[in-house]
Amino acid sequence: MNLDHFGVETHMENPMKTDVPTIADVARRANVSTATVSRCLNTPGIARPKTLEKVMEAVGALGYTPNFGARALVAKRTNTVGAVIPTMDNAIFARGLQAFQEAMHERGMTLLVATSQYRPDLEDEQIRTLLARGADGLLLIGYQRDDRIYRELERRRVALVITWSFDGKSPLTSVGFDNFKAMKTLANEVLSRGHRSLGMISADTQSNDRARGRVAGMRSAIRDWNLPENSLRLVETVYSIDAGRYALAELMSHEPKPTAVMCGNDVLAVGAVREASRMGYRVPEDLSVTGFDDIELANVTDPALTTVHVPHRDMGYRAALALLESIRSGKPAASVELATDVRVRASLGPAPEAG
Amino acid sequence: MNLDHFGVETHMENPMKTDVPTIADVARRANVSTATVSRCLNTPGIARPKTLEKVMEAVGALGYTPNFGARALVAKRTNTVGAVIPTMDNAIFARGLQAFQEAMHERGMTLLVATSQYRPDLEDEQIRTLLARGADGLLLIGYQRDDRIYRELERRRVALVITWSFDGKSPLTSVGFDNFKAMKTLANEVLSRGHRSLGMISADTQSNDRARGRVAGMRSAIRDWNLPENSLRLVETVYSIDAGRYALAELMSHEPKPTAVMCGNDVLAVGAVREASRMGYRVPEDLSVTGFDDIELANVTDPALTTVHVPHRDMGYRAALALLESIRSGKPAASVELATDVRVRASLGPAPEAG
DNA sequence: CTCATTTCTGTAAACGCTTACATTTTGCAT
DNA sequence: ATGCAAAATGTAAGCGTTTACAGAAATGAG
Repeated sequence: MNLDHFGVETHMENPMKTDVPTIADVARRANVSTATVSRCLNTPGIARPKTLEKVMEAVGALGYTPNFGARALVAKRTNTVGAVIPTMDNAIFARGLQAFQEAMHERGMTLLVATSQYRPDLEDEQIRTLLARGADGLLLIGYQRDDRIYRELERRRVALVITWSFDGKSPLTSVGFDNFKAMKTLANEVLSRGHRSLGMISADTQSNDRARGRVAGMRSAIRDWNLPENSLRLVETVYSIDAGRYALAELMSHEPKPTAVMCGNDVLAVGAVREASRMGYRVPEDLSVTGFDDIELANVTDPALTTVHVPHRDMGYRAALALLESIRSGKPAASVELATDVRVRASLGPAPEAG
Repeated sequence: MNLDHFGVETHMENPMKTDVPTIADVARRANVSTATVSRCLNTPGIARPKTLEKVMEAVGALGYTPNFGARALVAKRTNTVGAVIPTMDNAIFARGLQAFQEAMHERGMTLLVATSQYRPDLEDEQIRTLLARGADGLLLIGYQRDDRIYRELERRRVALVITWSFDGKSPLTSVGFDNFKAMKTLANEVLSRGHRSLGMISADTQSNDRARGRVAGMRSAIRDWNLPENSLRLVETVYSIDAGRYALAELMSHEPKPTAVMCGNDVLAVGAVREASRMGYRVPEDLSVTGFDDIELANVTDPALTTVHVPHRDMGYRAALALLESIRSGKPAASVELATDVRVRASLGPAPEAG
């Protein structure tokens, strides 16, 4: 029977409707306008208790959650921050990111994660992706990247914090440490033990400014000790245990053999120590090895690694605070230089007697 | 001079305008409609070459990127997936997530990350956050969580994949392994070496179904060998090296002392081994210790850890594929059970002679 | 060259929310 | 009771896309 010509209202809510409710559904059920619902949800203490109650009942009953896209569209904010790190495979980044995420979550922000595998082109792409996803702010590792990226960030008014590196002269917000200084301090520790023929296993210095800083710190220490340039032999490779092994083998295959090998990070150092043992060198009696980062691994290997302790959790946490501050204020936040310190452990010993 | 009453058009594009361009700006510059711009960008091969060129020129010149919120609003998709893992501090999750992220990125999806610190209430909250953030799909660890969450996921039509656990009977999509079976296999390996008094250091079994599965596997093996229930002493704790140390000390403080201690993961095992050494027990001569996961740590410690190898990267990668498939089809994808295998290394030896 | 197709392009209506502005209600002093 | 300011709520206009649908241009056959 068609009731239309009786003027009977045949419209009704479809009870089978499985779609998620909108603010209009809530408003209808609570007998208020959508504006009121929005206000109840966003501006505490603006609605009358009775109204608030009605609205909340409806929200609860319907299981309403604001639509993210709509909200982002009008608010021009997503409450989302992005982080582009080289890789989560390295514990140091994973831990820093963990702390960063915790801090962000405590403050109502959600984290987008992308990894660059240490490749500048990929980093570029990942940054653009996160921007396109509407990140309000970005955490990036190190300073080195195309200028166009910095310009784009500025144009879009996206907040930025740099970590794992600190440059007092840069206007960019950074929460990090001085790679040059850190490695130089460690190098001095090594040189003070009589080592005069050194090897270094580093990540690619061309694309990685942290690695570059560390190598520079090393060279600076060598100059300070008035040693010739060629007392340091440098091998560049990727960050992995196996890469550390090969690099060590390479270093030991040339004369004069180094008496100490300093590695760009702990992962390489672990590989170096193991290969040294395999080749019959005792660590540290025949050969000293050092790392960088002080991840768990450093303390667990035998011998324990002498390394530079980096406060990765603290760095992640404070980077989050700085980024939030920058998002809030719309301006760069104050930079923070974190201290690192050398942890001398069994893998570093005095230089063996010559001959 | 006011030109208005001359009818002179004084309107002009403000070259100082720092705001990001919209699709309307692109359309204006290319002399086409916004619809055409949208089509050029989204439907390849639909526009005439000449039109496409004009549009692309404008896009390039203006540096246009589609607004994420607007797009999500109308498309009802965000091309974003969420992952809620216990913590990135544990290398196994970090690595699985890394592989997951790589696979997602290759397919144009971006990753939201949240961590639950092994706390069900926090996991709950994090899941809701990611849903509110518009994730198209979710990666979760293990099956155990409030039923309301599963219902909510269904209602919102959010795809789901469970990892780190596999239950052939569950209708949920899972890419994981059988914790029960894996631990049982390892336990058999231990028991076959003559150990009859066992200790186990596990994560909290009440909130963690993977831990529960592993303990159950252990008990099942013990039953199969016709040993009494009390040949196993269980200590539950959190996952950390120090927790492993304390737990081991606890286990060794009761008679009969275990001759083998099996740990819920490698991190605990590392702690256990170190504490055992500190207490003067030789591993494996006096005490055998096993881990679970086979992270890098397991191979680097001395003695190397006997453990269960879990293909974490493969798991992450294939979980990504399954999740994408589920998002694409709107239905659960096929589950995948991954094989684990026992890696016998130096930390496991025969039971010491009695007395 | 014309007309019927086919192929492109434009118009305008959603999408679900927030918020300026208009309107109603409330509370309070008279 | 009455009037008025203050507080609460409603109305409706965007926000920047995508996409039916309609309309224009290009193509090809006769």
